[in-house]
Amino acid sequence: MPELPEVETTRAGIAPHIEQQIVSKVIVRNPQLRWPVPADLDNTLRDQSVRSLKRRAKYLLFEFNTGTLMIHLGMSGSMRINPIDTAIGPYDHFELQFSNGQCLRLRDPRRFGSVHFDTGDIHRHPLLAGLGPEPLSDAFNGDYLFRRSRGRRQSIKTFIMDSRIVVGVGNIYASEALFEAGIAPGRQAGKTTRPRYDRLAQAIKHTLDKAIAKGGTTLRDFTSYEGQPGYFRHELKVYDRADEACRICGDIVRVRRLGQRSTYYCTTCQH
DNA sequence: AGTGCGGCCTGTCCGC
DNA sequence: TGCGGACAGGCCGCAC
Repeated sequence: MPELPEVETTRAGIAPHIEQQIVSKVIVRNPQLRWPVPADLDNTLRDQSVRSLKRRAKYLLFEFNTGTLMIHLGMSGSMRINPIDTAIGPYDHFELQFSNGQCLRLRDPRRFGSVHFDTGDIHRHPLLAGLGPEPLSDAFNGDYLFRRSRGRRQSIKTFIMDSRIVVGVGNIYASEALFEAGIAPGRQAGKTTRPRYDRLAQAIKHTLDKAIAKGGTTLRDFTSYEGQPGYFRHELKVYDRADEACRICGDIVRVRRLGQRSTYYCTTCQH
C-alpha cells in the first residue's frame, strides 16, 4: 500500500495527536509481523513521552528519550488515532495507548509491516544504514541519478525503485514519474542521458509533492489516520489504467511486467 | 557488484 | 456456488 506520500500523510496526520503525549500502555496483539515485534515494549515505553514523529524512507520514527520506535507499514498497513475503548479489528496488531485516553493503532492485514525499537543512532540501524537519499532532498537530483546509473543494465524503472538508489519511489509513483518525464520504463538505466535524468528527478519530486498534497493514493484500503482515503488516485495518469486512453495523447495505456511488478506507460508519450 | 527472483501474508477478483 | 490461480501500494535475503 503505502509509498512515501502515504507514509508522509500518515506522519503529518498523527504527529499533532501524539507528540508530547505520554504512553500509558503498549499492546502487542500479534507480534508476528515481518519481523517479530520486540517483547518488552510496554516496559520500555510506558510513562515516556513522544518527543517527535519523523520519517526516513517509508519508516515512521517515533522518538523517545530512551530510543526510537520504528514502524514500517509494509503493503497493507495503516495507522489510526482512536479513543482507547474503540472496538478492536482483527488486523489491529499493535497499539500505543496514551494518558489522554487516545491510542494509536497499527492495522495490517498482510503483516508485511514491522515494529522495531533501537536505543542507538537510528540512522545506523541495519535497515536504514544503506538507504539512498530522500527524493525530496537537494541531494537527490539528475546529476546524482546519472552518476549512480552508469554501468547498470537494469531498466530505469527497477533502478529508481531500488531503495539503495533513492527511497520512497514505489510502484505507483515510479510509473507516474516516468510518464511525466516522458521516459519509457524499460529503457536501460546505464544508457539513459543526463538531460533525461534531470527531467526524471524533477518528475519524481513533482509527482511525490502533488501526491502528498492530495493525501496520498488510495487504490483499495489506504486511509489516513482519521479514516479518509487519499485523493491522488484521481490524478493518476497511467497507473492502474491499462487499456484506457492516455490523458495526454489519447493512445491506449499499456501494461507490462518489469521486475515482477506491473508497469503502466504510454508508448506515444514515453520513449 | 549488480541483478533477478522467491517468499513473507491475507484479501479480492476472475475464469472455469 | 466453489475453487484455483493471479494479483495487490514493499522489500529482505539469497542465489547466480
